[in-house]
Amino acid sequence: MGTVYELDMRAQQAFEEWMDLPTAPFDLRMTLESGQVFHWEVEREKCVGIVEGEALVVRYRRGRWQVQKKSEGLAVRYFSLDHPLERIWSSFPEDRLSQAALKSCRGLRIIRQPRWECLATFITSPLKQIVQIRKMSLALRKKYGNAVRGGWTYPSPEVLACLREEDLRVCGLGFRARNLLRAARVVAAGDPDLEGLGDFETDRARELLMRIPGVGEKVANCVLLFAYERLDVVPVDVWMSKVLRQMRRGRSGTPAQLREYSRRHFGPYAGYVQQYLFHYARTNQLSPLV
DNA sequence: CTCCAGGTGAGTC
DNA sequence: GACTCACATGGA
Repeated sequence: MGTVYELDMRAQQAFEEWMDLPTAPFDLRMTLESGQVFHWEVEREKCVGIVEGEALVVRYRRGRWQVQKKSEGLAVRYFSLDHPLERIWSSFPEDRLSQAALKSCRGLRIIRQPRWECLATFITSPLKQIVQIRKMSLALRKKYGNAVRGGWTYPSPEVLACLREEDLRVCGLGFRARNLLRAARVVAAGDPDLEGLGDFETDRARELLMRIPGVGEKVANCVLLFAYERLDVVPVDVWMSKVLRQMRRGRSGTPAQLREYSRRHFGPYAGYVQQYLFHYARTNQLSPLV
């Protein structure tokens, strides 16, 4: 009782060695609040997320983001600190809107998310605001995930597959409960195998993803971009529709036309261009532009 | 009160 | 392909 050898985990953490994350530029808060991931607790000087079953704590000290030494490799990979941001930026199109988005979002990175939790949360996303998606994710994790120090894991497809639709509805999912449940069941059955999907060409992977209940073109594209590192993929939601209409001088278009337009204009890192435009449009309400 | 939110799926032409 | 409609819930 109370000897130095019986320190609790919190005290032990204080003795851990912390290191600066190596790669700048990196804007952690913007990255976590840009609508690509919904499971993080974001504060001014500390962010906590559950990654690979335990808490990844990132703290701000002396102008740098730091993680515990043991988590460095994980953090570098999870936050995509190896993405060549300077090269990505230089590939952005020259139009006024793309350049404005670039100027206002420097440091935003597209992270590497686990396949299932990315897929599952975007299945819950239709007709919901980002703040609501976060709340549904939190409710699902609290109720059906594993409690770990610092939070809750995202419930596995196997766990969700055993529940009833009503069990998901109480987490605020509404009509999305049916889709998430059915998706959990097909994924738990291994059809498709989410890990194996990473070996397919993007078009084939999208085709297979879209067979999952609740996954249309937009959700599939989000999953390809955020969980399969397909950085050329462009999800088009209501915000991107507004952006594209403006870029096309007021012409709205069919999904096929918007696909073709972004393929032609956004370059090899089209998904990055999209994410910067999305976040810029959302945080600026597109107000000086509409 | 009305309007809208990181859409999808079914039905129709 | 393109268009229309219903779909739950909560915040502005």
